[in-house]
Amino acid sequence: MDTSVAFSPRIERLLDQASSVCAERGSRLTDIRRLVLGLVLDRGRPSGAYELLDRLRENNRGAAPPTVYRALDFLLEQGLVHRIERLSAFVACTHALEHAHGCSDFHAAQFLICRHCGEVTELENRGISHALRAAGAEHGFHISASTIEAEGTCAACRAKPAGMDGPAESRQ
Amino acid sequence: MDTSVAFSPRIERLLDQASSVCAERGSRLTDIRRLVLGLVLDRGRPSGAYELLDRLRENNRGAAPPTVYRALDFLLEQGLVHRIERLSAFVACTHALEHAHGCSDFHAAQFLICRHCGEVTELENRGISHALRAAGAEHGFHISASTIEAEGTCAACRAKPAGMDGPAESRQ
DNA sequence: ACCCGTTCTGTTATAGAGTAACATCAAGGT
DNA sequence: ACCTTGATGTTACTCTATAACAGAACGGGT
Repeated sequence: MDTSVAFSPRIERLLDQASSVCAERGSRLTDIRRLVLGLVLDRGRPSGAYELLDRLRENNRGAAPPTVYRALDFLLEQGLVHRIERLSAFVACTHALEHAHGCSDFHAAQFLICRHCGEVTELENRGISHALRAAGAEHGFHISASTIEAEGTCAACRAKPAGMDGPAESRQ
Repeated sequence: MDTSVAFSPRIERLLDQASSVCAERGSRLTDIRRLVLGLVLDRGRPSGAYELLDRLRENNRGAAPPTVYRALDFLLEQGLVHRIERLSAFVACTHALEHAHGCSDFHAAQFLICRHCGEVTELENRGISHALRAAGAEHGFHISASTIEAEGTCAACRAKPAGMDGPAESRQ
């Protein structure tokens, strides 16, 4: 496998941080995992697994679906990426590397998905998570993971309504 | 197509109600759509599209993937079923037929998915929906649809922790 | 250095989810 | 009769995801 892939300095820095975070936890950010995380960060938008696979193959000819899915599973466990259910796609966690501690604890995020430009914004609103947790508890339900996603129009796309000029994969 | 399929009296009653609701709205609950809704109700748990297709074929030999997906799309539009994103599966809406009006307006529901027995409980907590809407608005984001799902352990399965006796498709 | 268990990766094959595109059919309206 | 609209039939595909097993690489203990 070609290990010499270079992302932008900013991303390389994030990858180094991610690597440290993993090491502290006793897990390893191997070359493949690092590369996949780099690709997700580099894209900056939701990435489909097979889209990542295609780009992965540029550096790792033998890559197959399990290669990507294993890497993604690891990154999800480490809280370094999130899966957007409504898109069957993956985004880098905005908060995992800001907070030194990572996202290993109960990290309940919310996602705002813009239909027009495809951008995804990650929120960390404790109120929403707690409200859901409380609503579950009322029914005797114990929540261990949750998915909270909203689809609509972001501020930028509302400002230029007919523009259709943003990079939109999923325009309808 | 064999139209003589009979579900339980309770389900047939629900189907008749659904049929009326559709008629009032100027849409039609055709035989196929009625059958698919019946199968979803009959199952009582999240149903995969191809699982529905298999059962659909027992009565409708020519059924193909588009047959089911078209029926499901219609039922989703009418608010008669919901899609559970975390499971890529469909459940009947608990509230659509209770309230005579159906779910055509902004119907923001939350789902509690039990990992052990596979049961899905539908909530209608306005507080959670509003909190999400408000959080979006703070970022200038206008929400038009949302997904709120929680995975964990239901009250019944917490009572019998080691039992493993419930019908669990997705036991891990 | 060696062995050994664990973890990671390679590889093949397949299951499951969803849609595109076009043909056909049925029901109502004029 | 004709035409429009909505619903279904049919074929073929793309995308998403996992099972199962083989092999390689790593890390710890002796």
